[in-house]
Amino acid sequence: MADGRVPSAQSGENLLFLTDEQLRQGIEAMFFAYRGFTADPDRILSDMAYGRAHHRAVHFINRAPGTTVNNLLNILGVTKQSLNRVLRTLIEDGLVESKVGKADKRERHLFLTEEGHALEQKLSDAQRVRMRMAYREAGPDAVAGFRTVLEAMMDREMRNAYGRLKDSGT
Amino acid sequence: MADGRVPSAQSGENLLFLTDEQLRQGIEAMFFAYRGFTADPDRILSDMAYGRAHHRAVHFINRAPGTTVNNLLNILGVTKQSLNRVLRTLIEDGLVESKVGKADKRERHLFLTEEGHALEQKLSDAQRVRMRMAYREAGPDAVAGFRTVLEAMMDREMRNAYGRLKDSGT
DNA sequence: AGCATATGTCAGTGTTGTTGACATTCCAAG
DNA sequence: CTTGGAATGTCAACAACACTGACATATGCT
Repeated sequence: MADGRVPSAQSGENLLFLTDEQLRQGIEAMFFAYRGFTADPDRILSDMAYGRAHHRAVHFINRAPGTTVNNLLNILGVTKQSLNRVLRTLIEDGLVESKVGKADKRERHLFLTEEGHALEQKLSDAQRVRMRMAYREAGPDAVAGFRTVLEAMMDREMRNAYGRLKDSGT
Repeated sequence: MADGRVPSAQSGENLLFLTDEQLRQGIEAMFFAYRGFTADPDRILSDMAYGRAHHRAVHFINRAPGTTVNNLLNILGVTKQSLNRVLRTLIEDGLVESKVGKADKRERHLFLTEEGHALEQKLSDAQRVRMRMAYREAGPDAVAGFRTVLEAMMDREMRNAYGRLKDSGT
């Protein structure tokens, strides 16, 4: 257990003998890959006064236009105060529009402005370029496996949120 | 381009027609999965006075005992000031030991103490549990694909660093 | 001796997370 | 209808952790 080696780890057909070492490699792969994954948008954002949090907000508002603050909160998994700071600057800068709800006036429905869409496009273009290259390099089967493992790695609530978004986009 | 739909996306054999929508789903999967990936250690760390940065340092020192500060700097991709803050607290708290290099006395070689190992074990255990479940749920083929895509997503330097670590562990 | 390298430190700043307090709005029980 | 609780969103203050820039120290190399 200390070393992570398993005496005789034959690669069974459906049984998975997973050594600590194999899992550790997966952990490190996640770490390094996520760094690459965020590197391109981060570069773009650092030139502006924005950060990764702004990116996330813009992404999901674009993805689900008219979503409420509370909704966004649940998806992003941060406190409303944290999100609010980000949202405020985005609204002040004219990238996001906040409309008071018609049915429930407590709610604010969020939309991207023209300018907001432009930023979203710019950021996600950068991210998609890398994603596309990785997908092409790895091939379709690998991509399917990639997605399967990622889904299995999510918390349950997030798996649900992800599923809803996925379906809405089709 | 605006909508991300591709006119006739037949699934060719080796050609990959990737719609923006497919890529976007991959992006979101990465986001949600990474949150799950870090959730368990984060919970443990927040009870102590440590954060994710400490986890990373402890992980890689455990992985490559005797590594130098500079080495760690390159792997973690942060500034020395940032790393130093973390390292200082870890050394003060007796989790990490810093030994002056024998060949080159400018270098400091980093090791985990008994106590440091204990924390590393605790953190990576939590992370491996989730990883193991995800791997089991997804199956061996999916895991292989997962790793392939992640590697393709890394920056080149990181791919090299990852490769070296991977080999050293076998 | 003189320059480069490796490390550590101090000071300042920015993003992003947190908690606490509070205003507004809705809804349902009395 | 009023009142109190729940839901929603905002403001303020603080902590973690990244960054830059400047500088000190010790060492290695030519």
